[in-house]
Amino acid sequence: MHASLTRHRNCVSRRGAMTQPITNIFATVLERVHAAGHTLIASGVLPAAADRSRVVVEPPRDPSHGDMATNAAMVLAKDAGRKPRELAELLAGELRGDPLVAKVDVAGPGFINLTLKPEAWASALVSAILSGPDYGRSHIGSGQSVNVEYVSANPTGPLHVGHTRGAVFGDALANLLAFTGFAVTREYYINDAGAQVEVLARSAFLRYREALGEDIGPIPEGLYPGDYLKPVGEALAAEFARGLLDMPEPQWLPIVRGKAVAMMMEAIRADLAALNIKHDVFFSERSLLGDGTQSDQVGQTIAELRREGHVYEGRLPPPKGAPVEDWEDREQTLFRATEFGDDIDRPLKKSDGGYTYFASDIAYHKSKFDRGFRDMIDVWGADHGGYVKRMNAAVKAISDGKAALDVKIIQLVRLLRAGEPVKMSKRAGDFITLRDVVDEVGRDPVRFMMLYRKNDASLDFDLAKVIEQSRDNPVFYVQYGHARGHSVFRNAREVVQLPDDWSQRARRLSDAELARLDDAAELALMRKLAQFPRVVEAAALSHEPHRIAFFLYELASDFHAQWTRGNNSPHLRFIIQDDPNITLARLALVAGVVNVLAVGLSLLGVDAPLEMR
RNA sequence: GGCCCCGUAGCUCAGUGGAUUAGAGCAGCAGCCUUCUAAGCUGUUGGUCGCAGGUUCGAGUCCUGCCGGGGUCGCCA
Repeated sequence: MHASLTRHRNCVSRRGAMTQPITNIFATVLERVHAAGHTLIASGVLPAAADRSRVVVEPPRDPSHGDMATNAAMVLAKDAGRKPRELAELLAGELRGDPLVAKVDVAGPGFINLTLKPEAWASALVSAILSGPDYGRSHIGSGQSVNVEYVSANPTGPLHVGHTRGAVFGDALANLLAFTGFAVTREYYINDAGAQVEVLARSAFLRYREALGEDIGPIPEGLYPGDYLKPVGEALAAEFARGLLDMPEPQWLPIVRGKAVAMMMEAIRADLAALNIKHDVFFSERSLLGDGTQSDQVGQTIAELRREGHVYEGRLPPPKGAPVEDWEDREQTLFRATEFGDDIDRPLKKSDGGYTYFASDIAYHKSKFDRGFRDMIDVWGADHGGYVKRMNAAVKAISDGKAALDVKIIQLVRLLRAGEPVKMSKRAGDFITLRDVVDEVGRDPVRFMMLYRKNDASLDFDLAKVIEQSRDNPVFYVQYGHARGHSVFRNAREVVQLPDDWSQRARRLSDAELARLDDAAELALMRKLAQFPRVVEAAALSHEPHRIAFFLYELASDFHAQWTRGNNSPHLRFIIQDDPNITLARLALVAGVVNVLAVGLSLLGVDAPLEMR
């Protein structure tokens, strides 16, 4: 729906904001608070060196405290050498003259509670309409590069339902960061080295023999039994005929492995595409190991760390508690992770001489660093939680403390159907795939519900509930809010003529008499819309996309409630037959709601339907 | 046993990075409503924020210890 919208420039950097719509009213008021602080600096009340970084403006929990509250006086009291309430009165005096502000109160330990003039909220609403798809966009990322690595599932089979949550989370987080001014790279680390892909190759080789007509019988223990490897066998048979059969394993294995990994990655990309997920970079672990012409980056990284004293040959104490059967005390190559906050030093080489997965992963993160990323986010499954400390330690070591890594651990998804757990046989090869779930309930419920919980809390996903058309189902509830807004526009045609083009319609509505939006619930909706930009920023900076999902649910709830009030009290309806002016004003409010829902849903990667029939 | 995550209303969960009197949905209770698209609405009951200390003018939020649940624990990834 926004394809026809013209880009509306963010006006934050311009002077004279009163004539421009206010894009982020909280940021605007924070500026006013800072300005008041400057005035007090000029008059000698505050020292110029006062630390103002902790000053915040936020909506108070209790609406009776006004529209916004700032902690400025409490934070600055120490530097000023005055009591918080005394300083608050001085700041309040400055703020009382502000054209945006209707009322200033000092309360509690020194809060400054602000009530804004209706025009301020009207201005925020105009911005929410006119900015279109850019409403809430910010430059807080300052173009800084950030690498978001997610999914990174082993290329040994299709993605299963356990991968889905991390995939959606990473994608939505990347959307958010891009929207807030970061230069985002979406990356997938392919674990195409190591024992797992050798097992894959042997499994595929069996399917190759099968494709050539051989009866292979049951798949032996330890190999991948899934049918999804049959096409790999067939492709190998088509390409090489019987040519691989006479080769010794060391010769055919790399060939089969290459083919199998390539085909698995193709399948994984297709699965991700079903969720509208696209990575910018697929990074091969094998490419780090030095295949013929390439250099051994893992070895180089270890050597470099050794020169810096972070790697040594030594022994580890055996694990405490749970006994390890075949524990063998031996000298090995160790990364001094304890120097960077880990609990124990970590092995870099296996007893067979190969690198551990961790060693490759260090080199991989070194590659990210060398490619210019100072900001890295890894999205991992819950079973990798024990790995976080060592990776953080490694990133500190390879970047000399100059890079920041945030590992997001995604907790388990419990798959239910009408409240009953979906049974997944432990038998290998029998699991519910990402594709199964998307095919059954559709992309939007999957994406939305995977984000409707904090990443570090486990999540119940009910296949029956997520396609229900009821208030119990947040996906439907939010999407229907958007559809209902458009429905109001369609029904308004009898009363007011509006252009079909969204951009022209937005301009028309932004000229409405917004002062007529004086119902308490209407004002509350306007304030809610005004919060969206700060919610977006907070979600991006804290790497918590679920905040958007919750916000949209609240907004939809407020909107539906207002619609229902109109049902019961005709004078509160959005469309008033004999009063085009108030209809226009209320349609402006609807447009704000519709736009925020559309922008928010697009950040989550969920469609915003125009109607739901 | 070590480490990580979680513990907030009967249930499922938020809680804006320490702030004014802790919130929502569902369930319960009391009224009302039957549609500008199919979500009913309003009011209300219900909480020692797992427990105990500590830091702070101020803690659900930070620190320590304990209890309970889950995950994980060289040479899998």
